[in-house]
Amino acid sequence: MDAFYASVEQADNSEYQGRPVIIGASPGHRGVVAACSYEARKFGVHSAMPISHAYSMCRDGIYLPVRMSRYQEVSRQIMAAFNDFTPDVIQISVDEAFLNMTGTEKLFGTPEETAHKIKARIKKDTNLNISVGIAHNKFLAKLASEYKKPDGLYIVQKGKEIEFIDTLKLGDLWGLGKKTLERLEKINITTPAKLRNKEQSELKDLLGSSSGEFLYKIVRGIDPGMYTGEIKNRSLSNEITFGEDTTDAEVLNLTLLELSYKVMFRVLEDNEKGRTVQLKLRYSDFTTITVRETHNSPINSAEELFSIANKLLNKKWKKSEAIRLIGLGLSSLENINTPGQIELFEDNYEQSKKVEQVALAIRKKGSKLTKASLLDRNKP
DNA sequence: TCTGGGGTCCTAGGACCC
DNA sequence: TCTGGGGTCCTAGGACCC
Repeated sequence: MDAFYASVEQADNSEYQGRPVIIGASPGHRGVVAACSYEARKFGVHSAMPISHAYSMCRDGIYLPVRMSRYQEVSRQIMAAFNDFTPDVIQISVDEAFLNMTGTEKLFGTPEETAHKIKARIKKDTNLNISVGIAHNKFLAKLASEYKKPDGLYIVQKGKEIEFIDTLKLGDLWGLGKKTLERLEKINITTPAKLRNKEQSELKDLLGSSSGEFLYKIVRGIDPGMYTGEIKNRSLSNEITFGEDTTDAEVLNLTLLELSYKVMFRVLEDNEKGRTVQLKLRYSDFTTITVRETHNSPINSAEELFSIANKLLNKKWKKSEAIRLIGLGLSSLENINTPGQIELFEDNYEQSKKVEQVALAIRKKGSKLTKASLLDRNKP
């Protein structure tokens, strides 16, 4: 999808059409741009930019919060449409998917004709533009989809892979980020062609075995194995950046309690369980640390998660250090029905677990049931 | 311009085991 | 007394992506 969040807002609100729309934090607050319309890009605004910077360049922009549930709704609509073209759809984010169109020529025509049909269908269903990339592997298709944005269509013909890659900048290659770019530049590798001159062993020595092999392959148009394995949840987390840095232990504790419930409820809703708890702290100077603790048996109540998180906080946090961000996550996730190690000791959280299950069931029916200590004290 | 939130995968070292 | 070879799991941090 092109400028997905911004395009959805423009499709939903006709008065936003043709205007610079910027989705993310609101100006004056901490945060960044999550997405912006092409009109906003003309001002120099782009995603991941601090919102304050965006505001300084684009005062008359329309600044909107992220409405993730709405974007997910539209996303489901789009994915459903894709499924009418092929059963082999791999969704890789809220606004991207790979469609394996092998063997559909008799149904839909040439690849180009098929692409036009898919674009027209999404336009009809959602009034949104999509960009399509066609190639013989996923990696090249992904690059091709970026090539002619917005409302793009590009086909990498068989035999023309290297030629195509050489029209790109090194940084356009998916998986090649800022740090790697810097390291490559130091040894005078500034283009895909120069990168192709390096032996695989040289790249492995420079960047590690995995990254070396990855770069060696992609610059030759060989798929590095994108999304070949099964896609499943490996971790789940929530985090929050405070409006102002804090040293207030009570604020940190209450936030951690809130995060514990958020994370635990999400895990339970996904029918999963996790054994590894991770606490994340970001200090005023932006240094970020994490602490993890893996248990033998899964954490299965928010109260238990909170008590572990609290212990980790006390272990790492020096009271004088102001905290900018606090985050909590669960990993080593697996299906809740996966048989685990038999509990040797009685679970201390049996009681709170039952209460939480009831609370979760009630919340699923639309209630805002929450812990008293998490109530907003400024509201009646 | 002061830097969100949610993820995945990889690396290097350590503890521990046979 | 100096010390092999193979393995698993865990931790902390880092690069990257949307």
